[in-house]
Amino acid sequence: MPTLKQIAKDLNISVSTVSRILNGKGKKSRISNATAETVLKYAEEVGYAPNLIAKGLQATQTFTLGLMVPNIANPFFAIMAKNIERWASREHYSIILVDSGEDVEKEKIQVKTMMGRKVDGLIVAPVGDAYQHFNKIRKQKIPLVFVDRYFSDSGIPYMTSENYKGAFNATSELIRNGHRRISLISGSPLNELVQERTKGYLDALKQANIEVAEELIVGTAFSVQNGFESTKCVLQLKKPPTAILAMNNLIGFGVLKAVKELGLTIPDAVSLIIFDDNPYLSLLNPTISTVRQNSEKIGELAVKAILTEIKKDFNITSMKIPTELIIRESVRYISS
Amino acid sequence: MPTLKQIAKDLNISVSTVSRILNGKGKKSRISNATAETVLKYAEEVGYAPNLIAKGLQATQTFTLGLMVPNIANPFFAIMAKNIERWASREHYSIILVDSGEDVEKEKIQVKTMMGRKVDGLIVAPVGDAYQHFNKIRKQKIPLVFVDRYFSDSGIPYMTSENYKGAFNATSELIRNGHRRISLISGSPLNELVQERTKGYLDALKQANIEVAEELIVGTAFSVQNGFESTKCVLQLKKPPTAILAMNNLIGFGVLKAVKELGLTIPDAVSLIIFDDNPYLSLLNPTISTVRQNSEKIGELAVKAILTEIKKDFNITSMKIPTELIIRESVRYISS
DNA sequence: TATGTTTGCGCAAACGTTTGTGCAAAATTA
DNA sequence: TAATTTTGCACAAACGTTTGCGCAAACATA
Repeated sequence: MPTLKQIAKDLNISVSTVSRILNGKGKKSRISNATAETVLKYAEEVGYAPNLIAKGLQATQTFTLGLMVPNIANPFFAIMAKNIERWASREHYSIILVDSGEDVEKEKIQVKTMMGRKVDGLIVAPVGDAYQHFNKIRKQKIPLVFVDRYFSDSGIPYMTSENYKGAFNATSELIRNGHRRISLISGSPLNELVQERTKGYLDALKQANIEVAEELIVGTAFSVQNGFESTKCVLQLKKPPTAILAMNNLIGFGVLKAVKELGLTIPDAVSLIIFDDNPYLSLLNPTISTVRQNSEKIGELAVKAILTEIKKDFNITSMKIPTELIIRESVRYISS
Repeated sequence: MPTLKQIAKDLNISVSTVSRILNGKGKKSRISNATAETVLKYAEEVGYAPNLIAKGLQATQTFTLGLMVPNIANPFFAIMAKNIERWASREHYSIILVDSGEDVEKEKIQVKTMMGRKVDGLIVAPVGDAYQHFNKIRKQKIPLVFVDRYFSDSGIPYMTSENYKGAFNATSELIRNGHRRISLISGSPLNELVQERTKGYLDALKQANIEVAEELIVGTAFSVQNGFESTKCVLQLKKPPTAILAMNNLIGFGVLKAVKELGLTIPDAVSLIIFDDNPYLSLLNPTISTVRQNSEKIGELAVKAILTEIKKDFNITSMKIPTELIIRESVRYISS
């Protein structure tokens, strides 16, 4: 409610003087201690808080960061968001959150909104297979970084996991345990992230001289439902897989649900590794082996990169953050 | 990048005309179709997007809603946030997200920031035991609603679960199964939410003529660690409880972890009901009975209430959303 | 006393919008 | 043709900041 103008009026001095004092530029502008104190005291008294909207207009800097994720209810993104907010707020930045709901159209619309809101930077886990709508952002020199999913040929920097290695190691672990029919339940193949994980899976098979069985590579979405249905399909094949690699946590949950519903047990009927860890997975019986992603770190690095680009006009360099193969009890050794 | 001013200059007409046309007020202001079309076409061409900061300053309305939660990584709040964003974005509102991290000081600071950002409304799950810092918000007539946690004597409206009933029903279910030593593992007693759930627990005991055992009411925080440690304590009592009621999902997870680490099994060694459901709980062995809260609904109602207060200057009325007791396999019948 | 320097602060523009008001030109009417 | 109405648009203020510049008063120096 109280504005600079109001304070100035009440105290019978000019707006500029009040502004300078409240911004600690009193000395520099040779404002007398007497006036400074009066203003400071009065501002405190009426509880003055600067209008950040006006400030933003004036400074063409809003201390605002956009964050767009496909699904904030997915713990992977929620944890990332938490860390992003944490590091941003330390530097007095606020987060504008958008949940694109895996919907490219909403993503496109909200990109425009973000531009309209003049965010100082944008962190996005893009959905779909197109990134053209992000070009405007870059054209306007707004710092932008992808997290988790990315398009390397877009030239837009990204922070993601070592997807290839993670999938490769997980698959290798299954192979090491004697599995040769390993099903990959995948997300939408539109994104490079998926392609990389798939490649890791394929290369591990290749290295072990295992022929690829096309019917074992299934799935089209990062969703519980996809995991559920794909698992049912694949387990009812004439020659079902002896192991499954689930490409993310939602798919993994779907797998678990399907296996339970089919009355099967892990790892006797089928072995399982899930990409992306979850606390509950170490509570299950058996506990589930996973590829743990460091989503905290991804979030932290993303903000820090954005903030340094804002301050120093540095270019962000993409990074792949190591994953960790957590071996629990969901993989059975089988002799070939 | 392109502004009204720029467009006006390029087209050699005045800013006001451009503004009116782009806001669909061309007819009303008797702007000729010719000019209107030129402007519309040109605006499209250069990809004009209004500067919402400038708009916000002018209109003293930012189409922005603040959302403060104690922990966005907690699925309860994440799901709520998802729904809040969904309903808000449909009405062209953006969400400014703050994760207070259960820290009152951060909450206080961020309340100020929200005011500075001139949010049109504020949705908060408050932490701590004080609400005085929210009074400024109300004084400035900014619509405010609490979610989940609340202070009824503050006069600030809230959307929460039927906490009393939920706890009462859960406790009664345990009693119905023959339990008389039921431990309540609680969160910080500073909030009315906790008090209500505790009251539900106590009243259920009372109704069954069971004497309250003080040593069975433990815990001081909504955290995994608290659930974990409290469970260990309580299960090592000389006369341990035969059942546990965990006051939220994080505590519940801690309980499960502790029980597992102690090498005990549910429900043989101890029965369990958790306040707040989680998909994984129906995957565990045994599956865990819960009090399901409708966090989607809470979020939805909160935004809708805020939005109608913004538009119609209606006062929000507090609501308690029903919970559902989901009976699974974690409660054993014992004969007294 | 005249000149120069420092001190203390105000003026005004600018950021991008919206909107009430006013004014000229064109069209209509008498 | 003159008076009146309608059409089409521009001017300017306002929202709350920040900041370059300038001006007056006070003080110091010569």
